[in-house]
Amino acid sequence: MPEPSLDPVQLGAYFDLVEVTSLLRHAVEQQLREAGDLSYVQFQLLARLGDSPTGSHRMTDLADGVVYSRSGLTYQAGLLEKAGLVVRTPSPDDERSVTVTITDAGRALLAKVLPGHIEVVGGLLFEPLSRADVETLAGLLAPVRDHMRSTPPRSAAPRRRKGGA
Amino acid sequence: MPEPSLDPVQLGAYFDLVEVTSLLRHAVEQQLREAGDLSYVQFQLLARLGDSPTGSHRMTDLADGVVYSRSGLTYQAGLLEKAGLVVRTPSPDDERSVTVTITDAGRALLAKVLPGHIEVVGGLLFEPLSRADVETLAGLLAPVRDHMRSTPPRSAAPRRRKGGA
DNA sequence: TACATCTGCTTCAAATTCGAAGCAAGTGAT
DNA sequence: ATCACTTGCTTCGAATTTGAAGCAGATGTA
Repeated sequence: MPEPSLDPVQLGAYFDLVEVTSLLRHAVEQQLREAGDLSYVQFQLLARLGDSPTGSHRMTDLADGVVYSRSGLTYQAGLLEKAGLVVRTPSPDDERSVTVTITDAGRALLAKVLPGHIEVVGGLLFEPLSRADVETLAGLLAPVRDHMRSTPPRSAAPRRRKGGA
Repeated sequence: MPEPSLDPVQLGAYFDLVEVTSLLRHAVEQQLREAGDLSYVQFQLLARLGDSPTGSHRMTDLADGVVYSRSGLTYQAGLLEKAGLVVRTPSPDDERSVTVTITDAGRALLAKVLPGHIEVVGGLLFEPLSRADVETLAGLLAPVRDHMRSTPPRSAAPRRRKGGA
């Protein structure tokens, strides 16, 4: 078994990826704070809800979508609810499940914050990229995303079903 | 002035970027925790120090490099020092400045953790990418990184030099 | 039906994070 | 030399985040 390693190009790509998203996130966070007093996580949650055809999602789906701990989501959902941006209701199908729904106020805030958000992302991330570049980038990231989503969270022993080999 | 906006391709690239790094970070965090009881931030700090020719950096440079608040860095540097992985010494040139240096123990831990780290990154991020893909990706990210680094932190009024227009 | 197990969410305590305030050392102008 | 301002780091309190533990509703099997 050879030592795992990354060649310089991979390493560079990896570092740049981390750095770029850190910087981007920082800038976005700032803008969201100023424009609507929202944290990035809160914005992501609202955006997801706003994108949904029904305007709502289950807690778990939200947590998974945003890559967030469940308890953290409970906390944030509480904040958003207190601020009147979302509502939590028991799910009809499943008594355990909680459905989170964005309110009109939530949509309004989202609309208020979005232009600035888009401006920051456009100016920071897409400024130095041509149209073709962006398409290339998107074409590269999509498979990676799918791969990551399909790969079991822990590389630790993807245990075989029941009566394994 | 037209409403700022992102076309669907840009939006997709942006979302994928955020999602990919979130998932990657999650996986890496897990590995680092198990392999060496290190947080991602701590690993980044050690890695930066290990990369330096002198094995050391000033606090501020570390904070900027990792995109981290100063107070947060003070906290983490304290933890790392308590664990014997780094040493803090007053800087010779500037009495205010503190130089952080990685210790042998720090290097040892870094070496212990690195293979697994590389394995995770390779398996998760680079698995679905060909050699050429990675080069393309690196070629796209580098300009973005440079652009972000050179753009003033706050888009808020990049005030003109002194006797502005 | 009764039991074991799983799921979905919340509560809890502990760790981390940030920004504001504070302090000491540098820098520059008078 | 002195004053005003900047820089580099730390301390402090408040907010956020997380994993473990707990609780109640579902699900599958006998």
